[in-house]
Amino acid sequence: MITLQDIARLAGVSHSTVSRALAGSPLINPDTRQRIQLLAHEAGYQVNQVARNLKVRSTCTIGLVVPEVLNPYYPKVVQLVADLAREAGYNLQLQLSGADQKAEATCIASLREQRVDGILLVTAEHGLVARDQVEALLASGVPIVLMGWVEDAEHIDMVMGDDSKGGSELARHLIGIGHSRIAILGKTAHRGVYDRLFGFRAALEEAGIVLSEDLQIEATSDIEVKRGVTRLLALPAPPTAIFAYQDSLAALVIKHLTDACLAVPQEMTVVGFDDLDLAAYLCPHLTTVGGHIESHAFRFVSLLIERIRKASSDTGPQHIVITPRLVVRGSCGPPRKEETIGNRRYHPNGYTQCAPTHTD
Amino acid sequence: MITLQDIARLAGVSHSTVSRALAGSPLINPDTRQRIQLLAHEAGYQVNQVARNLKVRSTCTIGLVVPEVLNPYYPKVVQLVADLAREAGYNLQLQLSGADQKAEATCIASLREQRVDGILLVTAEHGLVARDQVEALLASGVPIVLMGWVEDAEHIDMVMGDDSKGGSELARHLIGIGHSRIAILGKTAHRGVYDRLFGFRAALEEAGIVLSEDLQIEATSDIEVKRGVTRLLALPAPPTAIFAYQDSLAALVIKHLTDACLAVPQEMTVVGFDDLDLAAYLCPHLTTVGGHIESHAFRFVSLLIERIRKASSDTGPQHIVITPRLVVRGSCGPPRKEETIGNRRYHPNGYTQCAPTHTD
DNA sequence: CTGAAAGCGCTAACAC
DNA sequence: GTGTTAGCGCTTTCAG
Repeated sequence: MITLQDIARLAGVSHSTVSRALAGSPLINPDTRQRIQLLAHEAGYQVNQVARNLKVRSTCTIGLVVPEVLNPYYPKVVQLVADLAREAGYNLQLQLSGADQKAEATCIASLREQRVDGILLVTAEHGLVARDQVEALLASGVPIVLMGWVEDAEHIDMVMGDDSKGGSELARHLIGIGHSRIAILGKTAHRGVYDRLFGFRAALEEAGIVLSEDLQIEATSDIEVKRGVTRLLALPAPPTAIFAYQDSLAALVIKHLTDACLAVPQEMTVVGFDDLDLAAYLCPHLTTVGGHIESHAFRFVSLLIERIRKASSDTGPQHIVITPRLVVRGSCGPPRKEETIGNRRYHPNGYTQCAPTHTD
Repeated sequence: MITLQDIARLAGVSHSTVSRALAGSPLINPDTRQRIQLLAHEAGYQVNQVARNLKVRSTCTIGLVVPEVLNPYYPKVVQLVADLAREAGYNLQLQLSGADQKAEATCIASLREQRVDGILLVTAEHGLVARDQVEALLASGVPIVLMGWVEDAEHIDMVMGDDSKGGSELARHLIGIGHSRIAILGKTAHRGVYDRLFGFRAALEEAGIVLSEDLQIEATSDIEVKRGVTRLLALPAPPTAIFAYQDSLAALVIKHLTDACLAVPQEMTVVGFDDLDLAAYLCPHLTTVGGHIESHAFRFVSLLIERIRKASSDTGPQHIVITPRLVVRGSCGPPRKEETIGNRRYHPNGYTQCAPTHTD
């Protein structure tokens, strides 16, 4: 690996001159600079960033921690963050903390050892798992910003959606088109999900609708969703609508409803939350709440970079709240009238038997 | 930021003793070690990896370059690679080269400056865009392995699927269930796509089926797919099956067919390629060719790490080929008999008008 | 404008 | 066992 010294020898100057030339320093003879740059290029010289980083005490890289990248929500933020970071001249160190978040602390510790300039943490859990690590980070002056609302973290920068508001809008929409027996499905532990559910319930209550135990399904995996849907359909009074806390779950709900030969939205309304690209692929297209991931990501990295640039002038912790909007698509309609679901035959794999038929 | 020196002072020993203690060196008094480790922990000491890296001339980091992370194929490889890398004790530097791949060279150069121990490159294009960079990398002894088949790169390690074989299996399956007017849709420039198409065509030819110009649609974006599907349906003799080169495109095809009130697979068979998780979500579930992404990723990082560990003993360039398998699901069926598509009314947003109806 | 020198924080001979 | 010393490759005063 060729070093500054090497090309200094080639050029017959000192290594500090080369350093200046390559850094485009103004206090250097333009001719020398030109000559050195050419020489360095020809020799295939590449700065050793690790040496440089050690000297300048900055790595120009930001660490991004996301739980995983299989749930389509996260890739979207990874992509946006990566693009923004690159644009701002930062490299990206990606850490996947794992679904159970046990590894969150390790991720942060590792990022810290690498001396990243700042950390973006998307936590999957409602609470901050690696609290100690984050506090230590803060104490040592490394900027960190959280994505999604986190409990007891008022002193930490974060950007989040007003999920509560989104949830209540969604509920009002369903109520508006006539639903009153509405099931909810998902798992509260997940990111921001607590709030959306809170808003949803609040709106129901406001309308005098009770959410019985029967209608609350806890599910995250494909198989759990399947069981949940089956159980809902088997109820004496099945719901006319299902609210899945996340689009990815809504997709599964629709899949299992279709497999069970139920038409969405004619026989069952399904709504989600997040407005993933996925929501527009589904058939029918999913009614959901748009999280404005773009805005989130933008504020997310802007805030971090701002913190990095002027680590001194602290304006106090920022809590940026982004208002989501309701996106009405084909997956919701008025409740069906007849109460026949409970009596119908259930075809686990019956989608081929009851796919759309056209007799025009 | 607290350094080795700091805790050396605290412990009243030299900094090298501290280094040894923390590294768990055998040639140190167990008591001292214990004492120092405790002290370091209490002081919240974290090694400065950038200093360490400079000294040991290795970063324990691998660079992963993927075009983007929105197409669900890539997140899957990112996740697998990240997990494997972590397991092997490597950090991950993620670089998104962008769809147009113009940035591929920049990504590699950046990774090289960072002195990553090795690079995993998933190229989106059929050819190697950043050829010069890769050659330079190779010349300077930094291991790199390519994912997906790349032209004129016999001297570079790579792992790829036998897409040609997958393509022909797919074609034979379609032929076997009676199709002969088959359309293809996608864009050849994309990763590995050339081969799958090659195999597909070869199998058609073998069966004496001609693929007319009409039936070949070039499309990547949603809108292009829509136009393509519309054009196919408007043909005097529309196809009875559509092969989309990638599952993500197949998803769009199904969406637009459904929007156009066509039942899959009753009125149109659709098949894809990749076997993304997505394929199982779609309704109907997509027949596709499984790329064994898991195996790919495993060999991908194993090979790289092997190269990193013993950079000397080169066994010559490795080309690992993984055989895909056909996954038959609900999206394909026998060709419909009547030739009515051309005459039917086309409802651009008509999915609600013709969603499944059940009159049992 | 350019060179000499110091040192970022760490590891690894080499002494003792 | 432990301390001393010499760098890893770079930036950046400080002199000239």
